Amino acid sequence: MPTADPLSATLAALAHPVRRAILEKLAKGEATVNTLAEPLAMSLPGVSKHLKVLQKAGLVVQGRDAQRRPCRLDPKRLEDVAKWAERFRRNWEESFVRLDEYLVQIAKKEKRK
Amino acid sequence: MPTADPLSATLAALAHPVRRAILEKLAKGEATVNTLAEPLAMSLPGVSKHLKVLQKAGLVVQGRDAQRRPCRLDPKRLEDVAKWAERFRRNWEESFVRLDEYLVQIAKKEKRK
DNA sequence: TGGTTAATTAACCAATTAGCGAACTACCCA
DNA sequence: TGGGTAGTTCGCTAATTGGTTAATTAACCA
Repeated sequence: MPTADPLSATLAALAHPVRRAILEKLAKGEATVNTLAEPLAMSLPGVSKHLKVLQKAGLVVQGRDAQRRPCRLDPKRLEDVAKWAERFRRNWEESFVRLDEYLVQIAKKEKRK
Repeated sequence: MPTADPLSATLAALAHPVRRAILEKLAKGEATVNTLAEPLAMSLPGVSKHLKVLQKAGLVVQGRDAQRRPCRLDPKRLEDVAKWAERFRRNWEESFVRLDEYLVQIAKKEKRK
């Protein structure tokens, strides 16, 4: 994470299957760190680290309940990703429209000859 | 990229501002490596490396035209990302619906008392 | 053939990531 | 007070990333 801009941090956080698995589980509701770690074939400190990455990216917030640190999802950054992808797709399609128009023009010119 | 599953590779590739800048430029049409490098405040080999990452992720394909290697976008993997995000959002919203229903039930029970 | 252009590969470096076990902190309970 | 539970932090590794410059490949042109 060179510049640590939020979108890059979010995408980097999403680019790991374990972290996506954590998010998918959290999509079904709050969970403690142990609960999240259970199905994950990984040490607890490992999960803790992944959670920290997710928190820094703003994808997860962690509360307090005695010894427990219940985690839950924060959807804002995910929406940012969706928005970026959507904007991107739109730009890309626009450029295809332009290419289309261009090709149609060329075809017309050729026809006139 | 530990497991190198396609979605992880795609997200990792997107998680760098320079690579996203390259993609945005390619969304406007084909471009050579030099053209892509020009506005980027980076050495040519650096850009070449980023392009390799994008190719391995399947986001970019590179052709041949004499010495030039014209790059263009391949949208399939981006669609995969959009699909994942969409599915995720849907799951997440569903779980909120369930929570809602649950809370409504609780409220009804309380009322009956 | 020799020079120029376009791009990649090689070799290197500093920083980061992902994982581990061991140690530590914080809280509850008896 | 002491023991158990829930998590985090602390070194420590090995591998990867992101960048550089120098060298190399590949194609065109005169």
